Amino acid sequence: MADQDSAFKKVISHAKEYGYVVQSSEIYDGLSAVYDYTQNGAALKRNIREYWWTAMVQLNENIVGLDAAILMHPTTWKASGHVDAFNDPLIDNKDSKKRYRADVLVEEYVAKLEDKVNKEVEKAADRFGASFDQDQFVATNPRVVGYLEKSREILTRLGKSLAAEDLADVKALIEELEIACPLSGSRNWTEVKQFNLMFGTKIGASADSTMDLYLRPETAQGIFVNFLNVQKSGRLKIPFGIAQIGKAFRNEIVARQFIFRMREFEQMEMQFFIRPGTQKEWYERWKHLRMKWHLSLGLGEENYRFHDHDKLAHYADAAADIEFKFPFGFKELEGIHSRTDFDLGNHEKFSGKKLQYFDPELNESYVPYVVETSIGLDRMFLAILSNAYREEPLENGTSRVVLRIPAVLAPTKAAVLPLVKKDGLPERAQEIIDELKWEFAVQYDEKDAVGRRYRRQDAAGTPFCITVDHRTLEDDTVTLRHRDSMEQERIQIKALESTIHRAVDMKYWLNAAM
RNA sequence: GCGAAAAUAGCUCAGUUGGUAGAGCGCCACCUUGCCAAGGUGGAGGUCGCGGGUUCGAAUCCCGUUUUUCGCUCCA
Repeated sequence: MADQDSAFKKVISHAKEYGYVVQSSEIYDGLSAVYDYTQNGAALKRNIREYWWTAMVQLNENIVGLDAAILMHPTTWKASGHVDAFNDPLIDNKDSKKRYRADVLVEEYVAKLEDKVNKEVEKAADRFGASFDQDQFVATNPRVVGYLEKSREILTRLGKSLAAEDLADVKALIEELEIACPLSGSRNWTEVKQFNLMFGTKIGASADSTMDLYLRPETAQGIFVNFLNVQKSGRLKIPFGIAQIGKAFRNEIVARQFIFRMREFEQMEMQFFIRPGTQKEWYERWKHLRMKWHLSLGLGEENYRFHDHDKLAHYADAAADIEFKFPFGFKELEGIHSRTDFDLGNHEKFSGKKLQYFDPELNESYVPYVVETSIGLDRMFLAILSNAYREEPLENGTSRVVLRIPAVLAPTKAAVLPLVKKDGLPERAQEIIDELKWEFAVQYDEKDAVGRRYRRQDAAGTPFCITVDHRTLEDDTVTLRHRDSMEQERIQIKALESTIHRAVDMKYWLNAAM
């Protein structure tokens, strides 16, 4: 475990030192669980995005793209269930360190009062036998009347406090009722806090015309509300998919583990619309296809596994995660969910608009079912980065740090290095760069001994180094040095483009996923 | 959010009972070497996370705060 921690820490500091990821607003002490991608990170992220988009949209005739706004009409989040499910008044017990929903604690207390009523009723029923009139007993017995009245009072007050968001009164109520932690019996409570996992904001410039909005907590709803716009304008026939890449925001209570769980993050989602009843088969198919996509990058089959959900979210009838072996263990990387007609159905209800598809084969209209694939771009980034980081012992007794990022995703594809910075070698190197830069992200470096420059490129994850020496000036050949094997070969300058292309072209990588 | 630990140069870390802030690597310039890092010379870079307090004097002791890590918790 300690090894895991230190390995993870090395990845994090390497990410900072080599221009991949830094904490947001670092000069102001940082902002918790928000990170910025610096030059190499921005490039890697962009390459991952493209790898996904190509696999989804470009290579599938029946999947199209979408770019919906982050801000959406607030009713969207009522329909999606987020307003209810993401909004809880929580309270912590300081002694047992357990967290409870404050309203549930009070409701449980009321339930106990009702138990007492039932017990009184049972006792009385035993005592009076056949002549017992339960309604009359409940209405007249002083003890029972007292319990019931108290229950009503408590629930009324709780309801009012919650509606007015008067959390101090909820706390006061818990204290007055002397509610104790069910585990420890302690009554040492923190303040009640409203945990709204959605970020709120406002639209409208003047105070009296504002409208409360949320930053979207998932990108999927932008797809659902546009379902008919896209289907009709694209003349799409079921089954078809809509794919989207975009930012989402969650005000996580605990956001940890570097970029694994962030407050602002990026999702790559595809919602696949299907005929009701076929969800099982499509769900299995997409599980299979998504796993193939992951495996195409060659991070190692042993680092992936499926995790099927037993406890399902409010919208799903089947759900599985693709988990990846991060430095801190197997964790969710991507979710595949059979969402049924929950989302479209609810949007129909809340908007009053029909969100149905006329199926010419069946000659009938229906609300399509949906199978979703949803992957966290930042998690994918972390999977690649942490998997790529290696400290390798070498034959000569030294060691090197290398980022074995799949070449197709590497931020820089090749570095061009003049063996010495004189005799016209830098100029020749620059000519090669001017040629290659139209095709690939390339870099120039002339500082320090060439061996050291190789190591520097290894640590940054660059798959190729091209070295220009005196012989280059005579016969137009260069040394091509490979990051992973450290092997070198002498090749013609005019062969560079095709050789590198063969190694970094998505076609060769993605073919394995199709 | 609770509990514990931590924060000193770009990175990894020293820093004695409280007495002028250090190393290695990295970075920059020049020289040298030239196909797998760590030659020479010179240089830049830190009000020791931030704010208070105690003290003649605080990186060091105390309080608060921010951020990070771990555990609990939560997770669509």
